[in-house]
Order: sequence, then structure tokens, then C-alpha cells
Amino acid sequence: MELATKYAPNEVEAKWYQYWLDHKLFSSKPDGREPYTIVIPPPNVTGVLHMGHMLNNTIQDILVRKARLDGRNACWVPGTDHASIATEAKVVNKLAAQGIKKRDLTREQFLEHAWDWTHEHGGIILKQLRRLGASCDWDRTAFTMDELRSESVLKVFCDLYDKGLIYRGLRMVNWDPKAQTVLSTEEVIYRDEKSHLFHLKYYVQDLKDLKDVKDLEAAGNIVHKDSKGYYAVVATTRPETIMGDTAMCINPKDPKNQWLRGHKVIVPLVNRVIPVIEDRYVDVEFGTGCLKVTPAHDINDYQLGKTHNLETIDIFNPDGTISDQSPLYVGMDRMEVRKQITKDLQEAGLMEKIEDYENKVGYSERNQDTAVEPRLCKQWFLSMKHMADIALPPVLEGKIKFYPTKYVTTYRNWLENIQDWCISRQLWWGHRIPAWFITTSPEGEEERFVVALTKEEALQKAQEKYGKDITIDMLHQDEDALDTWFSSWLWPISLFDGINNPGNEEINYYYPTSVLVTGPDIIFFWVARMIMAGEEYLKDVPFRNVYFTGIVRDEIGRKMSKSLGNSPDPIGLIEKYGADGVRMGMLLAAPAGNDILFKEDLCQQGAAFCNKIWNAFRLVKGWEKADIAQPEANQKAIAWMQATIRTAVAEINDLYSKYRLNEALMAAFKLFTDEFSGWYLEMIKPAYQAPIDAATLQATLDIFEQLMKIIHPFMPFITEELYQHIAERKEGESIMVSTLELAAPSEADAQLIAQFEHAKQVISGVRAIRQSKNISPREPLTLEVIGNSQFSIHNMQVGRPLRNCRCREKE
RNA sequence: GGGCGUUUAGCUCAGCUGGUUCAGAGCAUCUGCCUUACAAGCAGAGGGUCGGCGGUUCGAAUCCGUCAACGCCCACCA
Repeated sequence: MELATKYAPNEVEAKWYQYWLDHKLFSSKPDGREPYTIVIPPPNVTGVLHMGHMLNNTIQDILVRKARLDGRNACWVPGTDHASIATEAKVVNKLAAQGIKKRDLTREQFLEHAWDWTHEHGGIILKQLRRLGASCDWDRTAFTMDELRSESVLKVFCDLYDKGLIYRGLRMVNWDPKAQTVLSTEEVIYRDEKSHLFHLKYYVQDLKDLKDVKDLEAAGNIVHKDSKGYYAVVATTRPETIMGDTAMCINPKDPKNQWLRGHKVIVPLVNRVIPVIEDRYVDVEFGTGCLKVTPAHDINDYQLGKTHNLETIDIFNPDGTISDQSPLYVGMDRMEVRKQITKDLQEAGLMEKIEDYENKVGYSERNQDTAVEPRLCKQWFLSMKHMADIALPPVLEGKIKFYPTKYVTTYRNWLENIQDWCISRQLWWGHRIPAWFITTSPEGEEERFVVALTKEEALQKAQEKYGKDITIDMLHQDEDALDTWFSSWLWPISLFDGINNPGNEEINYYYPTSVLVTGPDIIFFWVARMIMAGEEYLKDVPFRNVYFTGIVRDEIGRKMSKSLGNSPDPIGLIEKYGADGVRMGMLLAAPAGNDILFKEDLCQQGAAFCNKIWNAFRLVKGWEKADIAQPEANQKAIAWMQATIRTAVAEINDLYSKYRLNEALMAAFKLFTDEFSGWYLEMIKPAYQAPIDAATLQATLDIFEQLMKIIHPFMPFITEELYQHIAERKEGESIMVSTLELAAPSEADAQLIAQFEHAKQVISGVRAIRQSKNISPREPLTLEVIGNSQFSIHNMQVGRPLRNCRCREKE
């Protein structure tokens, strides 16, 4: 059959993907083979494919396909994440665009909208992954909020509560005023921000005349006075919080502020009188040494408030506007108030000065335009001490290996300084917390609740705990949902139903998984917590290896982002270069553990390689077979090529084992381009229109098939296409599930290769001379072998059809 | 403020426990080639005091110290 002169990937790719699906070649069931398991890092259910996914999933697919070729029972489980905050925000925005406010809906109504949205947009990303060639076992597709996963999450919550590891506590937490939910400490990202340090005047109450000012100043005091009296200067970045001030604090050892001891000061504009307290927490060197204390709105101030028994005034509403607890600016947004109060303070003469200042401001990880507000709330927490204790040893002892290893340190540092995990979120989209409050609890009394999977069970527990007079109508389930990561941390277990159905065949077979491929940005969110869950529930690690990919950047090193518009459309790339080309392009740019500087050119290089493979095959396929004797030179060439393949495969396997996939690809690329196409094919190529002997042709086809298997994990489509052309295949046969068994390279192989290297040098030398002397490649030259070289060029028969080097030997 | 990492050819990177695969690869560049599979190709060539300084050693890209630049992570200094 005729093959086109150029490789056209698009139809080929669609054809074979469908073939793989039709023949269930991605599917895996437990059997006697050794398993190779990967669980996909579940993308957000309503997300669309970006370059980060392309990289991550290309790598996973390479590993899975390689494992299949190695004869393992490879299982790659796909799925999506409900992505609580992100998805809820999208739904809220969509409703807002329709003029619907979330607060006007019931929980049920809102969830209906959210499910509609999920069904409409959900899973697009998984469809897109098919274009890339991802060989996931799609029948196993899971969702973090499907029935099995939800049941697992709730059971784990109850179990950890029963073990005393989950508790409810009043804490200073990170509040996202836009999403109106609490966040975990990990979900807050700090950014340097240009801001101001405002110096405010706090007049000292009832101090008309300060005696011995000179003595005080001699002792180091810095006394401020103007026409209205004596005052202290407080430096703050957040003047809008002064309505919540309930003290001013100085360091007892600060010589500058000794004169303020025991006095009371007046909060500017607010005119509230607050005490001057003393605490060594205050840094004498910073600002003026006077700290305003706002216990409701700062974590440190909260601690001071507790120590010094201060009043707490919460001046913010959950949405970040000023509450009616404040005497001023009620209803205004906090950011507006900052501008307004600055103006008002200046006009009232209460602003000493304003300095430029750079500080860190925390933002919501999911809502990066919203500054997080510290807020005092009652939330659910998971105690992390025990979790850290069980999660640290497997990594330190090497039961789980990190690639690159530097992340072991990061991991350890985090676990050794871990804080309790706030797992409740004031969201509806997620797993509703299985806790039940007894609604008749009188105000002010310690809240009464039980934790149970069902309302019936809750009633029973409530009656046991609080008395028989409790009825089912008195039970009200917690309105909050769980942090998304509280479901993702079970992913490697819940995918095989290991929580609901412990010890089942699948969990026993597939767990621990072989490798996790993910980004270092979620090492705390996800990787560490999966290790905790694995150790807690299966007493074993969730994965044996973790491959951390880099971040995909553009060619000048900028992060890819929508706003910069520097992120190419992955599907567009696939349509332009073919999935194989894009896969190779991604990988060429991806040294293990480094960031990826992605250039579209690299995909072009990948596409060019496909074309190279295609044309090499066209050459071989075009040869006419004849019943003639096999030349000795061909036998030598075949032996050499086989030795070269054995050697290269050993190297490639070694690179795989170290997750140096870009180098493995490069080795495969050179094997095909340089050794096979550049040398081998030129050596055995028959003269123009001459036939080839049957033995050489068959050997060449065998070699070609081996090469396709070597390249297949990287470029699944073209290799399948050619595999099917090389020989007659039965319906359902596939390169995917073939095997490549090669002997380890021998000493003889090494000798053969070394010998041929010498011949290559001679040939290259001749070519160089030809070029420097401007001699046409058509003109035969005479090669004189001088001296007693131990290598016999004669044996390599270089004088035969090697292009550009028609040498004749002179004995 | 702590911790980690990086610095080798124009670009992206490899160089393990110091010594003939130590100065490498791919891309880019330059020069020839429309040679009969492939111009999305072939052949050939040029390019680096291995961040600076100091030390250990017979010998350092490699080990130690120090400085510098860049990057990342963690941390409650208003």
C-alpha cells in the first residue's frame, strides 16, 4: 500500500484512540501480574485543560504505557475534584450574572444549580485528555463527590472525631470575605505589597501637665505634645481597624515610652478610652514602640487580648464591611474605609505622618484579589500532631521516594512545624459536615452536638449524651461543608473503595500506588495529607514514588496565565502538531524537577520527528524483496544495530527508573535518528532500484518494531500506526500491550559498538575532507589505510552505499 | 528572619562518590548540499578560564570556605 510522503497525525490519532477504547486496552482488573498504579491528580471538575495538565498527564501516560510494555498490569485511574471554593465561586458568579443572589436561595436550590453546572461543564477536561492520548481506565472515572467517595469522606470524619482527632474550637482563623468562608493556613498566600505605615495620634487622657519632662527625656523618653495635649504615636498599616482597638501596648523595657505607663489613651476619631498595657511582645525597635491592640482582627493582638483580658470588638461583617459594633463607617467596605479614615484623620489633625512601607498581605489562594481577614470563629479542626508523626517516617526512611529529593526537606520542615488543620468551610458545595446540633441549647451555654453519619444515629447518640428528652426535630445538621482537600487526601484509597470496604480485592491489589505525578505547590495541601490518610487507614504509604514536575512557563520564564495571554491552547497545539508532536515538545522542555520553559518550536521538533519516523518506514516499506544471498556487510550492520539497541534500551530503562524522562526521550530520539536512520539504514540500503535480500528486510522490520516499542510511551499514536503496518495484525492487537524483551548488552556488544565508532570517525573524516576540498559527493574517492590500525575498516564495508562517502579501499 | 535550590556553549540543561567517554547533549548559529525515504531533510564546522575569590590535593566543573546574583518555600513583627 502507498504511504503519503508526509505524516498526517490528526486522523491517525483519532482512529487509534477509538481502537484502544473499543478494545478496552486501557482497562485493568486485578490479576496475577505485578500491578502498576497511578491515580490522576483530579483536576477541578469544571476546569479546562491548560499547559500544566498537559505536562503532568503526558508524564503519567508515558509511565503507564512504559509499565504496560514491561508486562505490568498498569492501571491509571482518572477522575475530577469538586473543588469546593473554586466551583462554588463560579456558580455564584454565574447566578449573579442572572441576577440571582446566593443568599436568596435555599441550600437545596443552590446545590441544584451547582449540580447543573457540574453536569454541563464537568468532565470537559477528561475529554480533552483523550486528545493527548491519555490511557486512563475510563470505566473507573470517579468524582470526589460521587457516592462512594462521599461516603468515605463522611466515615473518615466520624472516625477521626471518635478518635478524638477532630475537634471544634474557637480560633483566630483566616477569613475570605468574598467567598465568605474560613480558609486553612495553607490556603493563604502572602504577597509583598507597597503600602503605608500610618502614624496616628493617641492623646493621653487627663494629662494636662506632665512634670519633669526634662528628666523623662534625659532618661530616653520621647514625649509628644501639641496644642491639644500629650499624645502617643502608634504606627499601623491598617488604620481602618482602630474602631476595634481596646488597648495600646508598649514594651515595659522601652525607654522611649516609659512616660506612658499606667495612663489611658484616647482612640483617634472614635474617642474610646483604652488602657496602656505592657507586654514584652512589642518590638522596641519597630515604629514608635507603641502598638494598637485590636484583639478581634489580628492574630497577635488576639493573644495579647487573652493575656491581658481585653475586650474584643468585632468591627467587620463577614463580607468585609464595617459592622454595627463600630461607631463609625458602618456598612462601608474595609478598603474604602481605609481611604476615608486616612482623609478624616488628616483633617482632624490626628495623623502625625504617613510613610511608604512594604509588607506582606495574605490573599485567598482561590480568590487572589481578596485580602484575607483574620477573624475569630468557631470551626472544626483536625489535630495534626498524630498525623505528622505517622507521615514523617515513610519519607525520611525512603519508603516513599521524592524526585527531586530536595522536597524531602520541605516536607520535613512543614511536618515538624505543623498547625492544626481547619477543615470546615462556610460553603454549600462540598461534603456537608456530619455533625448535628441540638437546637434548643440556651444562648450562651456550651453548644451541644453529636457526630454521626445519619440523623437517626445522631438522635441515638444525642439521647445517650444529653438525655432521653431529645427528639429528632431538635437535631439540626451543621450547615458547613468540608475542605476539598479533606476528600482528596483519601483519593488513592477511596478510588479503590478502601474506606467503605476495607481489604477488598482492588485495594489489596492496587494499593500502594506506584507513583504520584504532581506539582510541588500542593505538597502540603495534598501529598503530605495523602500520606497521613494512607498511614492512618491502611497502615501503608499511598505511593512509592512522587515525581514533582516543574511549573510550565513561557520561553522568557513568565508563569503562564490567562491575564498575560501567554498560555497556548493545548487543543490548538494538538491540532497543529499532533498529540505525539506536542508530547515530545513538552517533554523536551522538561528536565526533571525544573520549571519548563515552553516554546512552541519544541512541538515543531516533535512533529518533525514523527515525520522522520514516517519516512524511514516509507523507505523500508518500498524495498523489493528478492531471494538473494544476504551480504556479509548486512549481517554486520544488523548485528551492530541490535547491539546498539540493547545498549540504548539499558540506558533508557535506567533513565526511566530515575524519572529522567526527557533524557530517556532524547536517547530514544538519537537512537532512531542517528543510529538507525543515519547509519544503519544507509548501510543496508540497496542500490537504486535494486532489491533487498529477504533476511535483511525481515531483520530490519524486526528492528523497526523494536524501535516503535521503545518510542511508544512518548509517541503512542504514530508508533501504533506503524506497528500495524509492519506486519499483519489481528483485530485487537496493539503495540500498547505488546512486550519488548531484550537481553542486557554484552561485552561483545560493547566491542562491536566501539569498533563501529572508529569506522564512523573515518567516514566522518572523509566527509570533512570532501567538504573542505569542495569535492562532489558523487565523485568516488580512494581511501588509503595507513599503518597497522587494529580496526579493520575493510570489515565494516564502509565503501558500499554509505551516502556521501563512496570510498574505495586501496590495499 | 529562617530554610532550600540554582549559577557549565547564544538558549535549555547533563556531567554520580575528584584523574582518557571531562569539558558534553539538544536547540540555535555558520558553511556546503534539491544525494534516489525524509529540505519538517542530509553532511560538515565554529562556540565555554564550568558565577567571583580563597583553600584541600600530585590533580578540582566535581570536595571545603567565602562572596555575589537569581529563584522557591516557610515565618504573627504592627
